Amino acid sequence: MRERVKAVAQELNYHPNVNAQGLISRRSYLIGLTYERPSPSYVVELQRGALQRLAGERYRLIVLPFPNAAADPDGLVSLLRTAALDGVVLAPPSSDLLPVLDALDRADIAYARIAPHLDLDRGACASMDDQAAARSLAEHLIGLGHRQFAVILGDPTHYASESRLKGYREAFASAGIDFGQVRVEQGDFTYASGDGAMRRILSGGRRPTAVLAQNDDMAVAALMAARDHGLDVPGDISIAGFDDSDVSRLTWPRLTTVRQPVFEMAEVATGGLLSILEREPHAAPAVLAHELLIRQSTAPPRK
Amino acid sequence: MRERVKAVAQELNYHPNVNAQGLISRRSYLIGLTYERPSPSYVVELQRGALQRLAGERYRLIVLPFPNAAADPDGLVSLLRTAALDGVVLAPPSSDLLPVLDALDRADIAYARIAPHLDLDRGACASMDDQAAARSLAEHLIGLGHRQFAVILGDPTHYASESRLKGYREAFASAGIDFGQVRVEQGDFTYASGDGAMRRILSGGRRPTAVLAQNDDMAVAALMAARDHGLDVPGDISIAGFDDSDVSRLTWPRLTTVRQPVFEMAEVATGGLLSILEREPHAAPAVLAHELLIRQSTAPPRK
DNA sequence: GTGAAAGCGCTAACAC
DNA sequence: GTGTTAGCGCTTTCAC
Repeated sequence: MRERVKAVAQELNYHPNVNAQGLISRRSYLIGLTYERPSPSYVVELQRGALQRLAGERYRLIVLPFPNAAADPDGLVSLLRTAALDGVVLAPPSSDLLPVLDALDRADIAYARIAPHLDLDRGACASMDDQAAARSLAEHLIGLGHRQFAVILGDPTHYASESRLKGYREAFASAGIDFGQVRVEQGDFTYASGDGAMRRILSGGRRPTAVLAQNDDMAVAALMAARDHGLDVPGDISIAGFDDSDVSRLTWPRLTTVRQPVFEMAEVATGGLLSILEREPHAAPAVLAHELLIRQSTAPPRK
Repeated sequence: MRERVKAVAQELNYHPNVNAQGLISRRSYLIGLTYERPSPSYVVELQRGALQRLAGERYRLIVLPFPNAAADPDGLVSLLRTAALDGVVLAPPSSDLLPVLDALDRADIAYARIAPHLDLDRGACASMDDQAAARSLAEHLIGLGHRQFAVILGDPTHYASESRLKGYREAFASAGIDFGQVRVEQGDFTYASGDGAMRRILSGGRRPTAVLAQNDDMAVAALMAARDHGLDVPGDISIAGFDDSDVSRLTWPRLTTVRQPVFEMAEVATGGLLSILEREPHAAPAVLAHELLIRQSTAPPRK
């Protein structure tokens, strides 16, 4: 009997009405993904990871870019609420916005957090060790013989910026390099900000032999700015990035960087979210492996 | 009275249940976006355009990457059906898959098509003139004095590959260049395929002075392969791409290319889809403007 | 095993 | 204006 009904349903091209199902189950089977990162490859990796985990599940993915969540947490929350989501995957920096998490708790929307730094017991978490990754990058440059450094910082609303800076400082301290001598310029993870920061670095004061940019977009900007300034990379100046974004492989020289496990973090975080939604016990915060990628943009300083 | 109810609703943080609303209106207020393009910047532009148009509307965007729609149109359709969409925006090459359009018609799912080449009266359409854009690129190189060409083709399941090739051929014909002498290599729009194609071009036969790659990813690959081969770009060989993707601005030299109005096409197509859904009369197929971007990867051939 | 009925949260149509 | 009611398509429960 079941079989016959199914057969006829198939024939009539019947599909159950999701709204009616949702009305009873009090579920929308909709999962959101919020991000504000400008970098396309980061965004796409995030989506790929989430979709990978969602493949074969009933849940569908809604993309919710939101420009400046730190400045307008309420705006984000109301976006999330009106979207009628069962759960949401929060990418940095929203993953560390406590007002957002509070509102989500109140609205009974489950959440997973990518690369959070605060309150790791809230929601499903997947992250990497930014500090250790940054340290290994700085140690690599120190190992090559560099002593004059410049640092281009990322968006200060991302805790990752702080963690990465800590990592650099640890490496500097171990090598006896005075952080007071390190040229530090503020950026915000965009290409334009990296370009501006590098131009400031090159326009005044003693020129560093190595630049640590907190992401690849800014590192590539620094690379282009150095070249426009007539410098050879890595001959005159070494430049390292962070992310292993697509562009880091497409520049010349190819960028030394750290591979962030963005895809994996998104996949694991989404899996954790599903566990919460299905009321299964979910795992402790996952820390996923990064990878130091030494390519051609870093070399020993010229004597 | 209305005011008082609204005030209390606000206070109680009331949000209407989307499922219940959808049950009556027979709408899910969900719009899908399908694509299979590997290039992150293309995908993100597509999403940005669609989201831009959807901002302030009730509709939400579901992303539906589907790897090989040409080989499995039924798979795509069943994905679309189970997602309970009101409508879908089809990016190439799905926008030209007639079996998919037929199935969508049958399932009563509205659709908009980005850069279609077939049956332009079906669905809402937004496109650009690939052929004219390709022709202007080839004319630019011919104008610089090039006569020995190589072409790296894109994915043959995309009609755009064909249109762009037609544009090149028109320019060649006008300049009296025998197409039989043009080296043509097959690619599929990926970086890896561009790399392979360029290595084949450089490994045998007479070396061309200019290479026309059908997208930027392949052009960048060609650039890198040329450099690995010890060639100076544009001194020894000129290379042009297609797309104005992010990477085209980040390479050295920066790529000569054509800006595809991807964002605008997505925005306009999504607008057309909304018109169909709201049963408003919708506009004729829109052809949006492209732009020739002459940068540093093309120069006159060496004497 | 099969069938009938209630109700999920909302909207639209109607009566007052 | 204000209140009542039917019903959207499904699942779950309970009766047979």
